[in-house]
Amino acid sequence: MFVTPPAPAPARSRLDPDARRRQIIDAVRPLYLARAFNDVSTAELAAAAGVARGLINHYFGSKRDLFIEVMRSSIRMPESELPDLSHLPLAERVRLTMDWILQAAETYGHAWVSVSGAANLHGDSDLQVVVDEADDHAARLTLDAIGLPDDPHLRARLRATAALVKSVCREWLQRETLTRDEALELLTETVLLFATKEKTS
Amino acid sequence: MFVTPPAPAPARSRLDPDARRRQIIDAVRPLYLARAFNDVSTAELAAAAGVARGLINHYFGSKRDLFIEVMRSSIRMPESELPDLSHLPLAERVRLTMDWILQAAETYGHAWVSVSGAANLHGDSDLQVVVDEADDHAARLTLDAIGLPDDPHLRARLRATAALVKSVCREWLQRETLTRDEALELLTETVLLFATKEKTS
DNA sequence: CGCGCTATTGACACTATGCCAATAGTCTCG
DNA sequence: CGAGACTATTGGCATAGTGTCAATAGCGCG
Repeated sequence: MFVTPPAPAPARSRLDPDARRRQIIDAVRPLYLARAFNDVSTAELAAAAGVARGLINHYFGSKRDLFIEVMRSSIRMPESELPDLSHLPLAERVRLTMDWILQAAETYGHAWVSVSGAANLHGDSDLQVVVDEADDHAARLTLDAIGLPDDPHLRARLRATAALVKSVCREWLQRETLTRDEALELLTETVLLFATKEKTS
Repeated sequence: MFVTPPAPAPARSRLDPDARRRQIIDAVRPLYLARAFNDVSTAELAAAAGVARGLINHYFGSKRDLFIEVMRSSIRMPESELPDLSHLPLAERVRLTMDWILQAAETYGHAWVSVSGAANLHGDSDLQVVVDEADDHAARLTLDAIGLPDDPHLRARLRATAALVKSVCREWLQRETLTRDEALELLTETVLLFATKEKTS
């Protein structure tokens, strides 16, 4: 009953500020992925990180700012490790890229896919900025994988499809109302449509 | 200085519970459309509705429950007043329906469009349920307007496009990275794609 | 080995939320 | 027409949570 507390962090040590920031974010992440923002108290967060409550405010300003930081580092789509597709026809490149995304959603779990636009959900949330960042990042990655130039307009179009990708993944993985093949098919067609920039009709 | 208080509601009167509920929701809505959930205190909400703070908890249980209720009644896509399109070809029906949605987004403002899937944004939010409801409702409305049967599978596909619609509207209205024509074109094509249920390739 | 720098802490003040018993409208019935 | 009852509404209480700040203590350097 009085065994040594099995804390992974030995005790409270003095860390380099950067390291501490990262450590807190990492320690806190699972809490926020599992429960809602308001349902987790600063006390819990601090406990999970093994630090005093005050330290969280010291490093992040407010509880919300920490939350934002956690999200930022959680929802970023992982860098592509796609093989070179440049020799394939466009349609095939898109299909393989979409397939890769579905794969990632399936294995890595819910990370990027599970957080879609909270838009002006309530006020112009600072969180919206983070989600937008992530979508923009995903759009850039996609364009790169497909092998299309990265001009602002095309990026805007691809960014719009990010929401669709997440939405389709939710129907597929969570609600199970779509099959994987169907999801792949739909996304491929749509992204192809959005990526093909027609010059005035 | 001691003129009669210009309150629209004369003073504190005893209202029918249902009426009171509605009145509070309506009085509070603008606050939540303008600012974030955490940035509005119960005190403010009560003040805006002209009631005692306690009454909010009495009727809605918690501040969050009121918030949910406000959202539910705000993001529901208005019932269609579309003329009969049944004599037109499918593609044309879809186009006109999308046009009507864009119209609504432009004039009625941000209501439905501005609130997209907060997904598992933080935990499986109760708010997610409401957003899903709204998307499902929109999907049903769309299917009806287009004149397609309302089977579960088709509805799932249409529901997925709801996220895209919002996303595209954001790019068009807020970021102004897409033109209205472009948005219309893209959405029409995509919804057409999703609505056309191919039987195995 | 002692000193200083600064990461870290713990306590304090304040706000906000939810609860509950007391209050006061409104309606009904004698 | 007045008294009583029912219940919508209030105001104050208890509690929890957040952010601030001066005090503390780890760690490197001379």
